[in-house]
Amino acid sequence: MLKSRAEHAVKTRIQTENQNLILKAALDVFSAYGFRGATVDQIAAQCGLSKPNLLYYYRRKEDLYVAVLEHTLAEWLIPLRMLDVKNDPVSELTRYIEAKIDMSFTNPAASKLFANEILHGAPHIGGYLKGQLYDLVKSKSLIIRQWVDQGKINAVDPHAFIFAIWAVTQHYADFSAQVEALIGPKVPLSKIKKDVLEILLRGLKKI
Amino acid sequence: MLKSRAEHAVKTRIQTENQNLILKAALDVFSAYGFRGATVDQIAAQCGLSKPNLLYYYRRKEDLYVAVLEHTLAEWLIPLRMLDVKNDPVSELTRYIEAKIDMSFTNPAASKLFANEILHGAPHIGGYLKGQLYDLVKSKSLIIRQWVDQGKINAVDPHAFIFAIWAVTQHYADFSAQVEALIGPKVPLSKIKKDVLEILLRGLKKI
DNA sequence: ACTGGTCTTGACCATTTGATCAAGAATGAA
DNA sequence: TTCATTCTTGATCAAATGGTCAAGACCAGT
Repeated sequence: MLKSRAEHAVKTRIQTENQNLILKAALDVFSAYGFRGATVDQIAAQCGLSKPNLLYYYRRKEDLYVAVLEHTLAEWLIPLRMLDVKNDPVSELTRYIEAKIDMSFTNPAASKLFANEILHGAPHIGGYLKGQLYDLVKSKSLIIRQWVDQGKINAVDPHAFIFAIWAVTQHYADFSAQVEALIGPKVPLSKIKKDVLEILLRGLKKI
Repeated sequence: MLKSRAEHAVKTRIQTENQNLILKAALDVFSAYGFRGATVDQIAAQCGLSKPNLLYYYRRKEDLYVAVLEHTLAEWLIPLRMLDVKNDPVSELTRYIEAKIDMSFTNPAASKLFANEILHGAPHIGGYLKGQLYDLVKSKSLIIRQWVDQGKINAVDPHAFIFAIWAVTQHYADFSAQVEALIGPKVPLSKIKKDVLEILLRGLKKI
């Protein structure tokens, strides 16, 4: 079964359709209940497939989980990758922070999925953290350091600042239950962007 | 069984001892694996009791979970409660932020327990969020607003700022796996405090 | 229409796990 | 010591759940 993929690396129409269905449903369910809390039945039901049928595409629950993680990881880092040392620091960081806030509101499930995974010690993406992500963050830290050295922004520890950006922006996705309990669900995105940008960037701008 | 508690509200020596054992073990296990991921066997093993014996003190897994949550909630908010409008804003906020960072490093399990609970929609403490916590945050927001109105700090949205403090400080506990993968485990607490304080407070200080 | 491969599923299995219970051991007040 | 209460546990249960399998349905190229 699925031989063709190994042999000619060809996906049938049905494979593509169903795998997309499954990945989407799995993201929802895994992000809402965590790896252990999610059940294969639940995911199968959510995308209208039978459990054995789902397990025909992903033989083990863990395979599906890893597939969802990897499928979501790439796009999650696009905005950080775009951070460019040649441009103006404040507008670059503004763009990055706004992009992160947008992502938290458009795809909170992705944020929650990672949050859950890392919260539990990143058992499935530990290698990715120490590899790909480490390199990316290292290079982007260098950019921030250069901006500081060039006197374009006030001194700041690059890693601490990146963590702060992640923490604050993803807070609105990961802890939406708390945020909504405290300020209600109808605070406009534009206001949140403005407030977060002020808090994170005002201290960096040169007088 | 446990009649005396209902009748004269008296705990025996053994009850106090074992309940403390259980709560401590349960905090560790629940925070590491989440409610669903933790097993009663695991908690029982961790505190050296048999499973039926543990269930003698907390009849259902969920009872134990709620007990752990409530037991940890109170102390978690003490530093915020102490925020006092009569003192200097910067030193008050410095004290609060430092206290939160200290807590994240002394008791990361507590932070992770809440993070996990809220991440999954706060099914067990939703009422607490909309009640106790809502009132507390409302009153403390007012304090920050007063400081702004009195011209003691630059303008900031109080709720957004409180969220930022929570997000950044708890990030070091909740996402320690990621933090350690990116900056290593041996960054001194004092440096982290200094960096976080700069990022969060520099923008608030009047020139 | 034929046919080889792909897709689907009902039935089923083994394990995990939350919870129960009866019976016995330990405790501590009188 | 006595004895009612409290504490402990081995054995066991029922439900949930990840995963298997054989048999059949469906699909697409010829």
